[in-house]
Amino acid sequence: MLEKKYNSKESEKKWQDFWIENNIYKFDINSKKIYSIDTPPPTVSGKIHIGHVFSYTQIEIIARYMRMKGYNIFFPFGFDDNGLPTERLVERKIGKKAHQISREEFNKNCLEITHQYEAEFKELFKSLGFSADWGLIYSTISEKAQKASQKSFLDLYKKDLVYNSKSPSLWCTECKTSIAQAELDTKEVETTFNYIKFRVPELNKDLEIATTRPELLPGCVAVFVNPNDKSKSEFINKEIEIPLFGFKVKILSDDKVDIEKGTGAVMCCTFGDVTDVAWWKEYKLPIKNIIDKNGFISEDIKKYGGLKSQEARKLIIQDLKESGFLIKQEVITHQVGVHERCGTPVEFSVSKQWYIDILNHKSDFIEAGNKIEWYPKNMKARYNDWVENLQWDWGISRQRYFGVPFPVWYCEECGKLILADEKDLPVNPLTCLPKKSCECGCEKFIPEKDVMDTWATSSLTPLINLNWASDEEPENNDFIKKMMPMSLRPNAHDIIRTWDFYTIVKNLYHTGKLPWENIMISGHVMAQKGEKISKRKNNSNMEPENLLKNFSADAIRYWTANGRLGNDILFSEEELRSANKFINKLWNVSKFALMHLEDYDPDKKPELWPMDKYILSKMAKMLRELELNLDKYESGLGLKAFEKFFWEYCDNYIEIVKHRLYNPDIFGKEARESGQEALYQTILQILKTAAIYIPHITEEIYQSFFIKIEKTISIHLTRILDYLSKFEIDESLIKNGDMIIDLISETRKFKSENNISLRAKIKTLELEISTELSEIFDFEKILTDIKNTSNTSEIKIIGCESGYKIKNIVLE
RNA sequence: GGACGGUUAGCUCAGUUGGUAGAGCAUUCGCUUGACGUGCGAGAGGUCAGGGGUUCAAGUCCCUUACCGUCCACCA
Repeated sequence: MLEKKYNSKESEKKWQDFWIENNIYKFDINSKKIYSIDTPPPTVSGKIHIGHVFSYTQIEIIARYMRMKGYNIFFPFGFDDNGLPTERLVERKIGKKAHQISREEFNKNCLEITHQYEAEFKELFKSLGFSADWGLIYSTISEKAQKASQKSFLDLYKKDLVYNSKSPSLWCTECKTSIAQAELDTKEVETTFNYIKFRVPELNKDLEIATTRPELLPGCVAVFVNPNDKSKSEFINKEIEIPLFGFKVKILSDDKVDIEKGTGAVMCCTFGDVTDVAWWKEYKLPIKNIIDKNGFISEDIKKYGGLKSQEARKLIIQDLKESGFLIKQEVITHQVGVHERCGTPVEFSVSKQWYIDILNHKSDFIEAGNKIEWYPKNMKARYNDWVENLQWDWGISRQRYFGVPFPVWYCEECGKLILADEKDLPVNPLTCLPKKSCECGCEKFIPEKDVMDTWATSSLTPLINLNWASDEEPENNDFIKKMMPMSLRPNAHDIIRTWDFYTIVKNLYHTGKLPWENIMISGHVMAQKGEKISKRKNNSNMEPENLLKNFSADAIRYWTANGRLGNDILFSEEELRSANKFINKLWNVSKFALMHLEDYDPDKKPELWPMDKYILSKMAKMLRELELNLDKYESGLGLKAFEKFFWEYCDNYIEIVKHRLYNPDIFGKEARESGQEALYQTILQILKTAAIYIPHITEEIYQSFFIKIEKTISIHLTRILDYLSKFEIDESLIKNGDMIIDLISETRKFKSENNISLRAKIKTLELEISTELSEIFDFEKILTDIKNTSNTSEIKIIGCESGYKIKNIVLE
């Protein structure tokens, strides 16, 4: 028997512990059917928010579904705990910037703080009923991940797919590191477009140039006009004088110049933007580094050196104005590339960086994308879009501290690059030396100080988790042979261009294989329409910890399961309440069922009454629909089908079977046994189905009764679709049953319209029913059910041509 | 500027291959029915963004316009 009220707080904790103690979600490599999930490791950069709960629960529901379909699930959980986001968290926490303390001290802080956060993350996901195998937990700063990252680097080096080069790279002056194209965000900023007069002495004329960045004037290395711009053709190849600074550069022509934009003449500085970089390369222009790595104008620029670039801009504009060079200013808003981690506009900096060659293999990546099944389909377009528009190789070195080191030294004498030995990995070149001296005989080495970007590691999650970097040769590594490609990569749409893309790159380069067969892309949770969840705004009612105080994990999960794959949804507390309603209803209907199943005998196979057969068949139909949707990872659509069935079941079927369950003395023992059989099968199946969405309450009910008969230790190890081999979908049975339900509904409608109680007795119910219908199946039993559900004393049947109709209702 | 979504009831959203518009919430009326008042029953509420086309038939397919969103490009 179940308690009158369900106590979620007590129950949820109890079953979470039970699952762990009994290894319910343990992965077994020897299973015949394995379903593997490449779980996204949340970035350890702050608190878990509702968006994580949303997308991770969608993943988790799929894991449960696949498990109950009979797969053993490889479902590791991980943390992305190295790299810039983590460093920024730690800097906030300790109140110091990384460069202000020693590297050792800073890294120690990082490890401590990330461990605290990870423990919290793990607790939170556990308390949401996550069915990950917690024995498979991984972290991107772990030794195993470091080893994989370094092995990846060595392998790429061997394959000539990674190189270092001293060239302009995207640079963040706030984080003081280079960054990759994928880490750019755009921000709209208001600025002035400054029209400046440049002197061309040879022609004794002025050329006007418009720029938003006059502080780059001292870095000007050329001026460009469009070759087709007739008004400016006389300027081509002439020398032009830079205002305020007096030095001269050449005027060149290039069709990248937009005649319509500004004045149609552009100054090229090293470096203001991507075009500058392209021109610098193409025309072999010199480099004048104006902005240093901290965002200051370099010291050797007279007057402006040492100023922050913004201050220099102001001062230069003022000076231009005073010297008569500034013709006019326009206020414009434009999009500026900023670093996604800190919002600082990016600069370009010439420095030595490591790159992975991706531009030469774009078509391989597109082809790989085509071989993976994308859910929803249209998300593949984002991937293709990104790959096709790549402009830079993948920069992986960062001038930071807490990350995986490059396993590399340079010979102090000849500068030769020395790689670590694979068997020594992971190594930290800062604290150890190469095992042999350099070919030139020198024994002194300069370690590579840079660390790898976190994506260089997280792009290896399949390889990390499949033990690619173990000492075994890949050919002998059964694990990787059996598990690659993994079944599923799940993540939200914002990291298609990073995590998904980079993982495909790495996997192809290292193994020649696809990392996974399927990819499911979930959406985001929005605070309001069009408003992302943001830490700055007060969204504390949405913080998972607070939600868990006010709602059960099951309710939160139930809400999360709604929504279509790939679509953003709005946070809504009302819908959480409606989840509670469902859970409450499930408890109550189970309570009712268990009350009537105390003497249920599973071995007795009673002759089933028509409406009992009907509900069993209807259930099968719903299950097929559920399967169809969940196989496409559409947990929300699956839930919808289930929900519809469930409420109809409670409101109609239970009302029909009730009288037979309560009154075997009137309707016979067989009538009750038939009802019990249907009740047992349907409630059990309802629980199994609901179990993938709301695992706690379903386990509670299962354990309190069904386990005695079913024997399986946990409902989560039972099979969800076995039902379909026992009960068929009989369309005509369903159609006729639906008609009977309609008919009973009409008697309710009659009572409701007459404002009388539903229990009110009907003296006579006159029904027109076609002979065709009345002969279909066991009609006497149907009449008994109709009569007792509508509380009718007598039914009069009148034959008719087709269908059915209520002719008359006579109340007592 | 490009790509991809979206526009359906007051609100949030479903609508599979074209065949009489659906759910939840909110609202109105009624019902203390032996699981449940966190309940039950009934009702009201929609030119499916606008326009055009294909078709016997279009929310659904095609074209087009407008607006919203996301990602990307545009930083002179």
